[in-house]
Amino acid sequence: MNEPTGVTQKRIRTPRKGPGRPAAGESLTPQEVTEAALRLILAEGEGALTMRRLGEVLGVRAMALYNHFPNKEAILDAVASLAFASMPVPPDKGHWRTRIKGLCFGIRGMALQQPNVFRVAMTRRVPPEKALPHIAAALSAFADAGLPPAAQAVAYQTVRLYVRAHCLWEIEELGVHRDGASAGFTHATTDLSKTAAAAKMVFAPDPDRQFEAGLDLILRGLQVSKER
Amino acid sequence: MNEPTGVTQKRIRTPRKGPGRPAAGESLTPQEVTEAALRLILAEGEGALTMRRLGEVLGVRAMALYNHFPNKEAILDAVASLAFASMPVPPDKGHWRTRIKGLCFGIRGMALQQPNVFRVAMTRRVPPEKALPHIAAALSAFADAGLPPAAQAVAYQTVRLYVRAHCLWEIEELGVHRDGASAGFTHATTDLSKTAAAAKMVFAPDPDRQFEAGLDLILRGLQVSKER
DNA sequence: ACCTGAACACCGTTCAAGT
DNA sequence: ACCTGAACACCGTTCAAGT
Repeated sequence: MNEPTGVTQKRIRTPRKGPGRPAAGESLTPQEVTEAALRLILAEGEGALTMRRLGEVLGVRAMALYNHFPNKEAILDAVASLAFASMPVPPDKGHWRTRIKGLCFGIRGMALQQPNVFRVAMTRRVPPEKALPHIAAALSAFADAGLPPAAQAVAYQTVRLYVRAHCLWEIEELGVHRDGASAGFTHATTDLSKTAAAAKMVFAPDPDRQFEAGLDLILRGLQVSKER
Repeated sequence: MNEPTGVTQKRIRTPRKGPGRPAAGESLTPQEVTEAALRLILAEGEGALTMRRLGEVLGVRAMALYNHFPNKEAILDAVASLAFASMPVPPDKGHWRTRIKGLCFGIRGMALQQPNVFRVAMTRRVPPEKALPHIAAALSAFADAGLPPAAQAVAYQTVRLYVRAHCLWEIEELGVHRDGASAGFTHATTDLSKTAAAAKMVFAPDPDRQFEAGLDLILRGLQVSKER
């Protein structure tokens, strides 16, 4: 799992002395650094991102990176912002419910496709305006659902927190509950008499089913407020 | 923030040669190691837990710890399990709704009181049977609410994921939105015409209010299923 | 302005040695 | 069985030096 992969090709920094940009175009840019860091994380996870390794990918010594970022933290923040910007935002068309669900499923799609990048994006503190397209889309849908402003804000936060937690849980726990799942359950000394069937499902969860069912549960609560 | 605190007193390992336990009682136990690690994290955060530092607290060299744990990961897992065990589980009395809310507020209370420990407990993968008391209490309440088993399981997972995400968000973001909050909002080029009031709340959230309102939103959805 | 080499102060962990 | 000392292979980062 730690073997070198194709992503690590040490692109020797070409002097590219063409008459492009005077001399500033020749050196590293923050964008290049950020994108290289994202590719590294995408392929091998956050643990693979070290200053020396990132420098190697860019054909430069580790210390050169400090000309463009104050420290490693700042690079990770930039990666998180970049990842955030790449999250899909479905169009503002259709029923509010399908718009919200489309938004959530799009985010989960990215989580499942790029778990390492998603983890970084969700784990780090990103300037709130980076999420503005998502916020606007969600609030607009909740407004169309007939919710007053305060309820819109609560609905957004609740759905956002749920989606984030579900996705992190799913990509972290993936493939863990293979068979050891029922062990804790059968040994249970706690009283589960009334709830044995439900407990079995809790110990062997179906992420696909849970994601949508949990989302529907939350949205159902909104429907109630709306109808009042 | 990294200054030495009172917790770090280097307790010189007393030979305690009394007629207590034969000779096994003289050496370190996994419990001692785990508890010392928890105290260190409680006071100074996960970043302060290094093998050398932990050894110092226990009056021993770092390498001695490897006689009781295979590696640092295992120590952190033990801390997470210990923290999990210390989470409050309210009695199975009263209306299902107040029981669920009591459970959730108890967890949030620990998150706010011991954020560093809570973060470790929530971040690491803990054997599911460690949460069994909480699972049993929650499922029992949802059963009393009249939910069928599948809905009990979904309700549990949804509430669990929401509470976890809210608490991690709250302890991470605490004190961040002091004034820079409205900046991203006022600069917004995205269309927020219909949702300006809600957006303002999103950018300056009230954690207390959000926690309970989000929880109520989810539980309201349950009420609907029940009444069907 | 941008990059390099050497060095510093750390890590977790291995290993051989002590009792 | 349990602990120690020295060492290894890493980290992020500082600093003086090169161009």
